[in-house]
Amino acid sequence: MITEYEKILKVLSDQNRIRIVKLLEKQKLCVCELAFVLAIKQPSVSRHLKKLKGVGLIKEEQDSFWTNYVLTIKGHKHLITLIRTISAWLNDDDQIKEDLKRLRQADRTQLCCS
Amino acid sequence: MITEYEKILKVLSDQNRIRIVKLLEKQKLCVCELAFVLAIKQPSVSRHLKKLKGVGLIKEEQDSFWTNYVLTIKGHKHLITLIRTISAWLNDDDQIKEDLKRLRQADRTQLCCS
DNA sequence: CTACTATATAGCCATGTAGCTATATAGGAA
DNA sequence: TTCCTATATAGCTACATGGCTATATAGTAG
Repeated sequence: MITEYEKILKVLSDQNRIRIVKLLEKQKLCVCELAFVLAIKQPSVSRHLKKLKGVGLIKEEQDSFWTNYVLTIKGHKHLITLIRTISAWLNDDDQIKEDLKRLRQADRTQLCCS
Repeated sequence: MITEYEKILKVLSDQNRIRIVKLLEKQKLCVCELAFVLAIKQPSVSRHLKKLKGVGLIKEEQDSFWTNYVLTIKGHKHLITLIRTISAWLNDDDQIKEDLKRLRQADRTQLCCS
């Protein structure tokens, strides 16, 4: 129990991963879109997504060419409360707000093939 | 804001540190008592305490020979909610329960001077 | 099938951290 | 002052992690 707690908190204690969570809260996204918004390379995004998936926070959905990542808050009640708290905490954060703005410019048909 | 968030979560995403928090929730404790319960060396405890203090979760109180560490949940409301959630999450954890049991055997006048 | 493209993985490097031992510091007792 | 003891710090080692580039994989289109 405390081991699972530790694992989950380690996953959540990274700026880029929590930015991903906040973006996926808005809508499902593919790897390239996330890489564009976060301004990091695609393999780095893939690794972050793998960790988020490892603790059951997201899942993937194939959409022809793209793999969409989707939030799945399906853990026990403490985990759900935790995520809600964190989400509310960061709602007013400048970086997060900028990410959401930048997300509107993201067009997967343009971004990918890098 | 997201930077502070990251810093706090990194501090909280360590088993031994969260065990310390749960112990201090019960009562104020000195370094030796914590070292005894956690079964790690005193300098390691000191460093954990420094990190917890660095994010404002605990403070120290001099008590003649000993330095007591005390919980000070004095952050903003999201942080307080976070700590409460984590605390509730781990209430039923075996390790935590064992720590509290072991705490009852801790006598600072016997433990220190190691 | 082949060609193409989105994503995953491998491997490298730099950095951070948790444990430890040894030692320094600080504050109480005499 | 000197002695003593609780705690802090320095410095070490081993390990984890996050970024990157290069390459492998998988799934779609033709």
